[in-house]
Amino acid sequence: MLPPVNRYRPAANPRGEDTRRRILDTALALFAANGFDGASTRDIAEHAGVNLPAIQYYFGSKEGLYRAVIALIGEHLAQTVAPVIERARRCLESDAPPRAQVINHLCELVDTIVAMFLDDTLPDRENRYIFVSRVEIEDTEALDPLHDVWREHIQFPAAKLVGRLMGRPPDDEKVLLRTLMILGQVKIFCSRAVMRGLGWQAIDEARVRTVQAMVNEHTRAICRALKGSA
Amino acid sequence: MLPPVNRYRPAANPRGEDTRRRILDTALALFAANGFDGASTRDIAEHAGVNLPAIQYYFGSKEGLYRAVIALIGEHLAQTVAPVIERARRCLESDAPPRAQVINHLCELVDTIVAMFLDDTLPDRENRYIFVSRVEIEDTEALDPLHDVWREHIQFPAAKLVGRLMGRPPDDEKVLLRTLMILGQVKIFCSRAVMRGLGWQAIDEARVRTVQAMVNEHTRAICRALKGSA
DNA sequence: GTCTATAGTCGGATAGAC
DNA sequence: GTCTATCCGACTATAGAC
Repeated sequence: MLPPVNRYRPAANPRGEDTRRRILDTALALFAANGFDGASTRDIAEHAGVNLPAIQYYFGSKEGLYRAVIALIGEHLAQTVAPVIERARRCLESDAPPRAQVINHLCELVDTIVAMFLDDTLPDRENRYIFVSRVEIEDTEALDPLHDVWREHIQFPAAKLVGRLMGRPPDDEKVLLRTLMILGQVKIFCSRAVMRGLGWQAIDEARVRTVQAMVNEHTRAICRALKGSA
Repeated sequence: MLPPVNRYRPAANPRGEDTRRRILDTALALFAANGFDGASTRDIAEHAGVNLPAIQYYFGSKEGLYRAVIALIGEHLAQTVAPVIERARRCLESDAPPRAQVINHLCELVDTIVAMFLDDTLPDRENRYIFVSRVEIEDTEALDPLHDVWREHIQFPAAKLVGRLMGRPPDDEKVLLRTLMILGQVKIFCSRAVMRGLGWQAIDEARVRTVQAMVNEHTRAICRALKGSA
């Protein structure tokens, strides 16, 4: 078993910190492109311009490096949605918030995820979010932290909003299902295949807005239907 | 480069056919569980109760075996939706089909996909559909046939229905986007992670119906909203 | 058609000099 | 901290007996 990522951190001096960073960035790209097995430490070292043993030195092992990459992505994801879920939380705390406001918060959350997945100006955007898809497939325990972030910082806050609209607790099965389906519409945008299917090479601001508008429309349509059926 | 899968087929006699089948079934399970790199030919041979060189003998190479597995899944997928898309096609051919009928066909298609992904009585259900998720991630050319089946037999027929509802051609960007989002709600059910998130170990008929009812509700809600906005 | 034995390759990790 | 050289295990694929 490995030590937790952050404990394995030789080199506090500037020189080592730079090497460490270069390895991490390269690993993100290569793990994203080829998966854990597909990316060899030799490749990573070569592309990063460091020597092979540097990986062992800085991250203990290949798996340690992988875990470090995952932790990085998880942090970024949590940070991005933090202000949105904080606003949603405060809204739900006030008693009897108007229905329209709850729906607005759900739309805002969904919008933020779309922006996060599609904003091409963010460095490493595509590489980063490929891992969100990978969680579904590779059942390594190393990916659990990312799964946890998704559940706690996105799925659960969304379920609280949907639950309120349905008049049920957030862990109710039907609430959970509906939440997953709404998020499913959005999750497709962290996949390469979908972009290829659309013929989108690059994504400009106009396209992000188009997607956001459409996701909003769907989400509102679903929420409207919720009123009757519960 | 390898010969196409179906050309590599020694043994028409009963004994060989059985061996071939056992390898194929085992490979499906192990590739599904561990991916292409993660499943070794040694493992497959051992679990199938055959010798290592049998894989080369029947499928030419490990990749040949992988392609054979993919072809099998693609055929099953196409067969499952065939009657539904045939009915939808005939509906669209008649001039001016009622709006409600077009929506019904879209719902039927979506229902069928849900049933296909969730029906636990089908042998190898879970193993089979894991690959549908894998297409998004692994960008091996070997997975292309499965991607093609999805696009031609599911995505495109769905887009034709959505396009009719929006009064636009099926290859219009907005039509395509909307179709992808509607299918996104459903596609989440071919992932292990989602089932784990719901705490569903087994899936009985009641659960399939619950999901179908909800997907239907969402799809109809979205289609209803389509009328105004186009 | 089925099998044993083995060739040939590659990848992760380490030893130890500087 | 960085590097060269090397070990060792695992893998795919093949040769050739039966």
